[in-house]
Amino acid sequence: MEVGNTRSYHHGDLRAALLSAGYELARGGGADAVTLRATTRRSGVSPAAAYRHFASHEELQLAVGALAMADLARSIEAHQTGTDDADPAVRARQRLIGVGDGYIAFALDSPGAFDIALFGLFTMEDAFAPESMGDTGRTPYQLLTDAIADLVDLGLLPSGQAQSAAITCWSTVHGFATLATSGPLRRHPRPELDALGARTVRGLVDALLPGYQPSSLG
Amino acid sequence: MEVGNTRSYHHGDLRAALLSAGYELARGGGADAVTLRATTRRSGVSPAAAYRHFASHEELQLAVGALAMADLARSIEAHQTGTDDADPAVRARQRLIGVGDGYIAFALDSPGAFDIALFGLFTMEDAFAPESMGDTGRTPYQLLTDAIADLVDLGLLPSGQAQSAAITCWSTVHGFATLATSGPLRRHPRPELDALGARTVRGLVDALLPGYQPSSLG
DNA sequence: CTCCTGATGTTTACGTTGTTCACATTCGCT
DNA sequence: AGCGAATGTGAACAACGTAAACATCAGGAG
Repeated sequence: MEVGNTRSYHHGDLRAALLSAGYELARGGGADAVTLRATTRRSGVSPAAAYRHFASHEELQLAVGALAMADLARSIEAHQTGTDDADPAVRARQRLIGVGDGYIAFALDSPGAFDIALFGLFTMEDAFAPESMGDTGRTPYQLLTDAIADLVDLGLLPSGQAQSAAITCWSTVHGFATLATSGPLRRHPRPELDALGARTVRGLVDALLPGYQPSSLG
Repeated sequence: MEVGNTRSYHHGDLRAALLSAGYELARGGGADAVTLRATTRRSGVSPAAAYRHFASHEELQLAVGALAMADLARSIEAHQTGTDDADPAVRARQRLIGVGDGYIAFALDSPGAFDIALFGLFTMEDAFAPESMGDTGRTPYQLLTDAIADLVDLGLLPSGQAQSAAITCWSTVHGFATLATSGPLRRHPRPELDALGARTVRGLVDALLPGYQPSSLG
C-alpha cells in the first residue's frame, strides 16, 4: 500500500488525512467548522468515506480534539522549560505556573484548536488518552496533577488537598481561557489578556501555597 | 389585538411565545436544542414566522439566553438572602460567596438553561442587558461587581484590584460550573459536586481576603 | 498466477436544518 | 371604508449527518 497516493481509488491513509484536514478546519473556526462533509471534501473523498474510519461525526470531532489536546500539552511543556532553579520548591512552583501559562497561551494563540480540544467536554478517561499526550508522554491533566504531586511531596501542600486543588486550578485557568477566548473578554487587546492571565495564574498559585512568595491576588 | 389567540392567522404575541418555547427546549437539551424549526413548531407556527421577530437563528438563541441569564441572577439573589450579620464585613463576604454559590447551583440545577445563558458567549454589553436582570434589577455580572465594590468600600480589598478580582472570581466559578456541567466532572455525584463547589468558592474568597476567616483552599 | 474475500471508497437517497422570497392575511390608522 | 404596514404561510434551496447498495482494490489461499 502506497501511503499518500491520492490518484488511486483507495486513499492510503484516509484516517490520518481526515484528522489533519479536520484539525486545519478547527484552527480556522473551532469545533463547529469540523463538518463531516467539509473534512471529507478537503481530503478529496466522498462524505460517506469517513464512516469507514469514524462511527459518527462526533467521533471524528473527538479524535481531532485529541490531537488539539496533545498540542495543548506541548504548549504547557514549552512554558515549563527553564525551571532550573536550585531550590526544588521554586522549581515545583514554576512548573505549576507553567501549566496555567501554557494553558492560557494555547487558548489565546489557537482559539479554534482550544475550542475543539475541550469540545463536548471529554470524560475523565480521555484525560489520560495516549493521543492527547505531549512530547513528554503526558496529557495536560497529567501535567497538572504531576505538578501538584510534586508540591505535596515537598510538603508545600497537604496531601488531602491534592484533588480539590487540581480541580480549583483547572477551573480557574479553564474559566479564564473560556472568558478570554469566546466570552466577554474576547475583544480585549491581547497584551492586556496576557497580563490578566499571568496575574490570575500567579494569584491562584499564591493562594494555594500561602506564605510562599506571596503577590496580590486579583 | 387578542393576546394568546392561537386560532387566528396572527398569533398575538409570537415573540414571547417563541422565547418561552425556546426556553423550554433549552432546559431539556441546552443551546443546541433551541432549533429555529423546533421552536416555531412548538409555537404552532411556520419556521419563517420567526424571522418577523428575530433576524436569525442565533439572535433567537441569544434572546433565550438572556432569559436564562435573568434566572441565573435570581439564583444568585436567592443565595444572597440571609446575609443579615451585624458585621458589614461579614455581610459583604457572604454576598460575594452567594454569587459563587448561586452561579454554581444554577449550573448544576439547570444545566440546559446555564448552557444557553452563556451561549456564544455574550459580549461585555450583554452583561448589563435589562433582559438579564433578576428581581433586584441587576444582572449576574452586576451582582458580582456590586459585591466586590462593597469589599473595596469596606477597605477589605484594594480598589486597584477590583477589576482583576472580578475576572478571577468569574473565571474560577465559571470554570468549575463548566467542568461540572459538561466537563470531566459531569458524572460525579451531585452532593460531591456541591461540596467541591462550596470549597472552591470559599477558598477563592479566602484567597481574595487574606487573613479573614481563612479556611483551606483546595 | 488466479481467484476470492474483506477492506475501503462512491453514489444515491432521505430527513433535518437555516434561510429567502413571493404571497396571504390581518391590524390599525386615516 | 379602505389602505398600508405588520405579521404569518408555502415552497424552495443549499448544506448537513447518515444509511444502503454498489464499485474498486489489496492481499492471502489454492
